[in-house]
Amino acid sequence: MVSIKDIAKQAGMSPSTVSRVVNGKKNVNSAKRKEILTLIEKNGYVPNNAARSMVLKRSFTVGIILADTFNMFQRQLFSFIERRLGSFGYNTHFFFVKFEENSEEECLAKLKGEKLDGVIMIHEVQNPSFYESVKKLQLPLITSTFNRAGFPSIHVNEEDAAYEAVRHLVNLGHRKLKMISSKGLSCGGQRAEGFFRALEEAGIRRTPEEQTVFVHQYTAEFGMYGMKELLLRDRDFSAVFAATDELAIGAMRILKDEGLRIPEDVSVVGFDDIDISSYFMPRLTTISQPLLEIGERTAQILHKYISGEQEDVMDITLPHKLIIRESTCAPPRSIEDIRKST
Amino acid sequence: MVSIKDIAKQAGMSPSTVSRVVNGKKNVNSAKRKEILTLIEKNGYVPNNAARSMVLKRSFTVGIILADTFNMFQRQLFSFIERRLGSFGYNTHFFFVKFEENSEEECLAKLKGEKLDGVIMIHEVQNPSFYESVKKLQLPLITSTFNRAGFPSIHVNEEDAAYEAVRHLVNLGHRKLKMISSKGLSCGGQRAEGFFRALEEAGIRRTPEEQTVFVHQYTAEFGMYGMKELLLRDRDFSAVFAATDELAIGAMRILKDEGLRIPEDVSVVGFDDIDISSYFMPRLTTISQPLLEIGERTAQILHKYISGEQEDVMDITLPHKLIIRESTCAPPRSIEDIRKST
DNA sequence: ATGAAAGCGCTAACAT
DNA sequence: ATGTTAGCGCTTTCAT
Repeated sequence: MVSIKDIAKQAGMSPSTVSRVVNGKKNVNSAKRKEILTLIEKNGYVPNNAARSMVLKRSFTVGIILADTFNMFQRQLFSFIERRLGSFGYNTHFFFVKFEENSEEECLAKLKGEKLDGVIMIHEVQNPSFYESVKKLQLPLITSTFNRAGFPSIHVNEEDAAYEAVRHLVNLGHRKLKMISSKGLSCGGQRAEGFFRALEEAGIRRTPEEQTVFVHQYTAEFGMYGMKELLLRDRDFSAVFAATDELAIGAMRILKDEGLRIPEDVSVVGFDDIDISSYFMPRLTTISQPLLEIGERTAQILHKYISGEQEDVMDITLPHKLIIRESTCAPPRSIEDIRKST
Repeated sequence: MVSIKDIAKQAGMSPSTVSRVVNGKKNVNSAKRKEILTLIEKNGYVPNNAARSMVLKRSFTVGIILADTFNMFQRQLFSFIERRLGSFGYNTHFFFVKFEENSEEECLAKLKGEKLDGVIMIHEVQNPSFYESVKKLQLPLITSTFNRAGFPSIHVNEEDAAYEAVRHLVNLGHRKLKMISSKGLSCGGQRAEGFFRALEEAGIRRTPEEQTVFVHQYTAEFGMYGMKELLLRDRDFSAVFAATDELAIGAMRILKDEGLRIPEDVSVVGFDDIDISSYFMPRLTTISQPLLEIGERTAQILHKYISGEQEDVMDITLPHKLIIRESTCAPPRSIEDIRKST
């Protein structure tokens, strides 16, 4: 591998001069600069990152932590983040935390091993000591699409958004609602809160044991499990709020298999507005998050922290939007309703 | 940040000894080893990767190159690869190549900047000089789910698989078939070949201008475009072969919007068997690739190359499988058919 | 079994 | 404007 010394030797100059050229410093004779540039081109020289990051004590690399089961929403998000980060000159290094016991700690160890400039968390880690450790690392850290007290973060108001989704159902006339959400992750909890708030506001009694089912992952597969469980309890509901679109997709599959029509028999609303949701049959009513903006801001603000332009913890809430499509409509009229209206 | 020197100082020993302990060398007094281990634990010491990779001239990191538009199939694949690589002790560093002009070159530069142990390509790069450059790097490189002459690779037989998918359609009685595929990427081409081979075998004339549409990306969105284009030409077809499931999903959306039923009016078959395909309505008939095995083998074989156990180029073809679900059936009977049968 | 010293490729402070 | 030097954190001879 060709090094800075090789280039210097070929040019008959010192490594410092080459270094100056590589790093675009001003004080270099322009003829020499040109010569060095040609040599670099000719030899295909690229500075060794490891060496550079050793002396600089930074790597121009930011780490992104996310679950290795990341969903399509997160997949889109991190693409946006990565792109923007690239425009600021950062490399991006992904750390996938697995479901296994010690994976979070391993991840932390890896983080430490690299001289990262900053960290973005898209995955919400379970172990609180993780956050403590990161704090000790003195590493700029920002959470995206969820928030954790004490850390900068970019996100929508999860509870309000869920509330709005469920209120849409209530406004349509639904009184018997169910929810599929997830335990453990804070956004699951916040979305559940929104669900209950909408119920309460509508004067519907809160009976979590009947109304909700909690699953372990935000995947279509778990959406299936959730819906099966719900159906096992009873069929006495006309609408379902799923905490993510993936969950909704799995739930709809089961509904369909059980011969229930969507939305005529059961309305379904999701959360996230992943790509596939507008292709699905029926197209899914859902909450859309401003993904691009979340991504951009996340990258931007981390950059500010890294370059020292931003000191205090900033927490940014971006607006969500309810997207009404085909998976929701007024509930089927019950026998009582029909009786009343005649 | 605590370094090996700090640990050495605290232990009252030399950095060499600490290094030996960290790297699990035998020749260390076991009392001292224990003491050092405690110190390491207490201080949360993690070796600096950059420093280590400088002296070792390797990084225990492998790079994975993929398009930043990677689809769900690839997403699953790289998770498997990453996992397996981890079990061999490698870190994984992702390089997303974007659609922009010079992105492939930038990617190459980044590759060079890291001291990677090896490279896995999931994305097929357009520029042939890319492969030349990588060859010059002397870096073990393996391609996964596509293949390129001269490089080791793990993949299914794309052409055979596509042939089988289309033959399924033909066996069902379809004579008027269309295809949505992609130009540029070799698997698009190979899948197209399989399509034509099945047609020819069935004695159906090959008229590419009518029968095929080529799009730029393997996404549902482009599947929509492709189907719109097809429909614009004529409605005289009873089956569509889409080169990926995403394409199929987009295509089905348009079909549905045009009032065509799947599969009663038009049969659709995809390729890849991504998760969502079995949730979709109708469930998609498709070709499944042995994703897990592809991932495992890719990681395993790269590991062999890196550790010098494998020298010559090995090319492994794994078996695919046709999964028949709900999106295909016999074609609607044409007027002539009905006439004949009476 | 252990320590001292050299060196990996680079940058920056300090000469000149 | 340019070269010399030291040193980033680590591993690995080479002594002892």
